[in-house]
Amino acid sequence: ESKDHACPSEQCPTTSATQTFDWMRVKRNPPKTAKVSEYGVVGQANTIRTNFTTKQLTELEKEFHFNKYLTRARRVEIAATLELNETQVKIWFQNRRMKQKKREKEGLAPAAPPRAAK
Amino acid sequence: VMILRSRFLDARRKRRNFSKQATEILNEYFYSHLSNPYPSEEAKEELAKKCSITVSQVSNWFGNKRIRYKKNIGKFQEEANLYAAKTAVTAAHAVAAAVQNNQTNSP
DNA sequence: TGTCTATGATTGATCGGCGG
DNA sequence: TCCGCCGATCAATCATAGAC
Repeated sequence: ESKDHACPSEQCPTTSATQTFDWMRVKRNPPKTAKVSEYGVVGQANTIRTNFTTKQLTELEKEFHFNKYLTRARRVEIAATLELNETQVKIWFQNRRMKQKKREKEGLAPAAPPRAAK
Repeated sequence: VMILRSRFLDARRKRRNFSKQATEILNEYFYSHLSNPYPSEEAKEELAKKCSITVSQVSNWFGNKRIRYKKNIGKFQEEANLYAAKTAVTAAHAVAAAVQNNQTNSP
């Protein structure tokens, strides 16, 4: 549970607990969504978040209702159809499943405390 | 722009700010665990109950808080000191203090 | 009433761990 | 050793509530 760490030496009476802990330095690597156009590498330093179109999202959503999980073949097919990477399709399904799970949990608990007695 | 914000009817539209006391509770936890502001699932559930919000909302709050805090530490300096003073001691500090006492006062 | 800022929610993508 | 999934998180952005 509580596994605190990194506490070099604290002796700042004036500036209290305002140090720079490790979590504040965490930096995620930029997306490697290298878009590979027909011709070789159009190495676009895609360091930006892809914005799926409504059409793509609609198709993905439709597919999700059909199957919560994708087969390799289906993934390739969908990626080609929607012009996305297989990875993007894979990740989309993963996130979609998590979203589904979250919704199911949210819509069945915060309702009302059954046996709360008094 | 014409890219009709398709989900222009996201659920995020009608947003509700948390109650003053809920924010108070969340901030107290955040600043008293500034060295590692990552509440466990159990801790989140407890916070959610105390704040009368969902666990997901607690997660969102901490996620936003951590990102925004490290993005501009200076902007939160005042708030940090406020809660640091308001909060007695963290478990970590308590342990550290205990260790310190043990070393100075041989039992 | 019209900005500008604070803040809750959403989401494509990353990180670390696990199992096959 | 590689791959997919899970759970948690990051980070950027959306849209609104609140401050002024």
